[in-house]
Amino acid sequence: MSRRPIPEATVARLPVYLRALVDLAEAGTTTVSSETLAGSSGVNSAKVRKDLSHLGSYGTRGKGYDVPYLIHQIRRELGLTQDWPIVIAGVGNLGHALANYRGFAERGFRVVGLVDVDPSKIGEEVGGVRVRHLDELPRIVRGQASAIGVICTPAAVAQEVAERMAAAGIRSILNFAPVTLSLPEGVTVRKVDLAIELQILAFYDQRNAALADVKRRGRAVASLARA
Amino acid sequence: MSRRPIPEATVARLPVYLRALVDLAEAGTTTVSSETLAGSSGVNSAKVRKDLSHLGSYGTRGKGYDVPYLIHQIRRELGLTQDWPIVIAGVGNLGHALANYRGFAERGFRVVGLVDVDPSKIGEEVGGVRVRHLDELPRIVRGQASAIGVICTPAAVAQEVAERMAAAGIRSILNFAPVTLSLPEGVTVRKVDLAIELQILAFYDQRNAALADVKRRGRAVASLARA
DNA sequence: CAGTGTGAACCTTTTCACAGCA
DNA sequence: TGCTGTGAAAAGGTTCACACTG
Repeated sequence: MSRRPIPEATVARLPVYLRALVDLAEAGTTTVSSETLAGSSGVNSAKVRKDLSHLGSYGTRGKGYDVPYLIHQIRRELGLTQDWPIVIAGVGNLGHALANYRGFAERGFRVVGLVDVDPSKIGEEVGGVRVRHLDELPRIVRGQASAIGVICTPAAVAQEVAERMAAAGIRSILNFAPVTLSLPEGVTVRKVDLAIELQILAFYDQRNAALADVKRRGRAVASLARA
Repeated sequence: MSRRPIPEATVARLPVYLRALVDLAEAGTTTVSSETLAGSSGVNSAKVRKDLSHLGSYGTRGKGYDVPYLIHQIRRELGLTQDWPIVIAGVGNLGHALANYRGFAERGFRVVGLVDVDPSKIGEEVGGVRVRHLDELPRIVRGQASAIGVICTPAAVAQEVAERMAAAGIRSILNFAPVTLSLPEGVTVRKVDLAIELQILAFYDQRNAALADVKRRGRAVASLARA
């Protein structure tokens, strides 16, 4: 066991282990080895052991890890022992989808606010929450003690919305708009850009196709040589 | 300039630079320094220069980079010189949102297929594309030479859908379902788990709150000491 | 004896700092 | 003079391999 801080790379994987562990627990498994957990998390076992060692020595040599106990420890470390209220700005296609996403509720997040500026959307109810005007953000954040904001607005207004979130007391933002936000330090931003994910895939797809091509040619040359 | 392979970390950032460069170009900027590009990409300038050096020496000392030329080079490197056809499986909230997402078209991706198994969805038109049955996947992939698949199904069926995609000839998959997929090598998978992104944010939010708390106490002690 | 926990080796990525060019 | 391109140093992350234990 080593005392904090937990490496960033580990923090990013703990939720993956947690997801796998919850699935195992639901299937009735009570004990799991690093090898098995690695398999269902898409990493290797050394990484699992090193990652978990940052939380403490929660495994049993010769046996593995106790599933419910490990779930509890990871939840505690991630701060998921109670629900986090979140606010979503921008109720377009994506905001709509997220507001309706059942996975959030199941995994520790509750949508407590939905804001937009389009008068035709305000008042509408999405996923059990009424859409309110962006101007009401401070009131919503204060009332619900919401710390996390999600931006699903068009790129052009994302920076302004982010600033208003920060001013309203939001300390952490998940940004789906395709722009880089700049915010005063003290506000943490993570970004998810769906087109960028596809672009990265496209790069490797293209490269693998080129590699496969070289191999094919290699084989062709080899069989010519044999002939 | 160094000859290939381009580091993974760099590949993941090139699309971010590209996005910033396109914005700059639209604003009429023709030349940009690593410092400025770094600012609008949320990284530091040394990283920008090192990253771009992997593509070749496309900058001018004392001046910076030519925006349109750099856009062209990055697009070429990423394989974005023509559109990529993509297929989306699962037309629920998220699949719906993605099928309608205009950002894909603007950034090199065209949704050519939409599949589901729910009879009430099949035949429906979403974002200009008719939803077809999952069984038609091989035909769609072949007909459109689609290489990239996007999974927006419930977690429970994602593995099966992924296997059918692979069998149909899809070589790259973007997975939004909250499970780890295991696929034969030769198929590349990237995952986006929306709840995990929030969990990571929650961790840092919690930690920063604890830190701020320590600071506050520190100040309180200091002011007591002064008194 | 199966499987954890962990130093040590290795590899990747970031940052520094500056020579060299337009 | 201003800014790129890049070696070299530092930091961070992964993998190895094995002592140790339940």
